Amino acid sequence: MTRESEQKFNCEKELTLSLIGGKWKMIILWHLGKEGTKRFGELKRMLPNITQKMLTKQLRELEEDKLIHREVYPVVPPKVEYSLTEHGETLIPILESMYQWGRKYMDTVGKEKDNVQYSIL
Amino acid sequence: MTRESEQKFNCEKELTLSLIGGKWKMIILWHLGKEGTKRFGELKRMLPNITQKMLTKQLRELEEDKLIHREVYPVVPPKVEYSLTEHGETLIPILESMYQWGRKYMDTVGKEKDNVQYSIL
DNA sequence: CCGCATCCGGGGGGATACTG
DNA sequence: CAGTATCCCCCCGGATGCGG
Repeated sequence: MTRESEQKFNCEKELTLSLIGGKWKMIILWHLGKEGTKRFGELKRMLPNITQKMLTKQLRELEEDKLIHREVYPVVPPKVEYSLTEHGETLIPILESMYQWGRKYMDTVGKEKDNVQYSIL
Repeated sequence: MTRESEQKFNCEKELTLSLIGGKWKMIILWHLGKEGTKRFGELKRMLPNITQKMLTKQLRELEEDKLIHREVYPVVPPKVEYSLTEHGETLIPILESMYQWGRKYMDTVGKEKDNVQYSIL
């Protein structure tokens, strides 16, 4: 996997970006941060447009990067719960900042630019 | 251009991410934030591994998104200066947070993971 | 000095179907 | 319920060569 090893960054913030840069990673972290532990199916229902494959992939990468914890219960039917690690928790304030900044940006710059429509689903 | 219009986001933080997510955008903003106005050639020298094409592309996108200002002087040889806009300035604290977080992450998690080598150039 | 044009590859991400 | 397994597309980003 190219995510492993061999990573070259110009700066530590690029390392940070690489961990949250996946298409669905920020929202996943966000939900786990705001609402606590969630099962796989719950997350899937919260992210209506995600495929199972992508959800699995993003979760596995977040787990590998120690940002979330994966708890498997050996029962039938399967039950798997996801929650933030302490490292994941420390990321929430940054996501919060990005959220606030994005809102502000939409209000101001968004209206200055022509033919640009930002849609929040 | 697909960056134009038709953008769909699940959340405002994804909008933010889309603006700084380019491979070189954060370092460019960082340098302009810390050291003020820079010429094209100066930026290129600061980012040793970037190609002219990429530098131009990233700068144009940042300009289009109103994060940086591009000032062209009609002289020979050409002279072009780049600087942060007010919107760009407001992004610096977030980059600072990401920098600090990345440092911390390397110190702690980095050592827990096997076969992972983060290189800061 | 600053930029554009062209060609090209690699991987992130999507759709769909199948399984313990 | 919570995943694999395939197939495929798009576009970011790199290399190289011209041009005003």
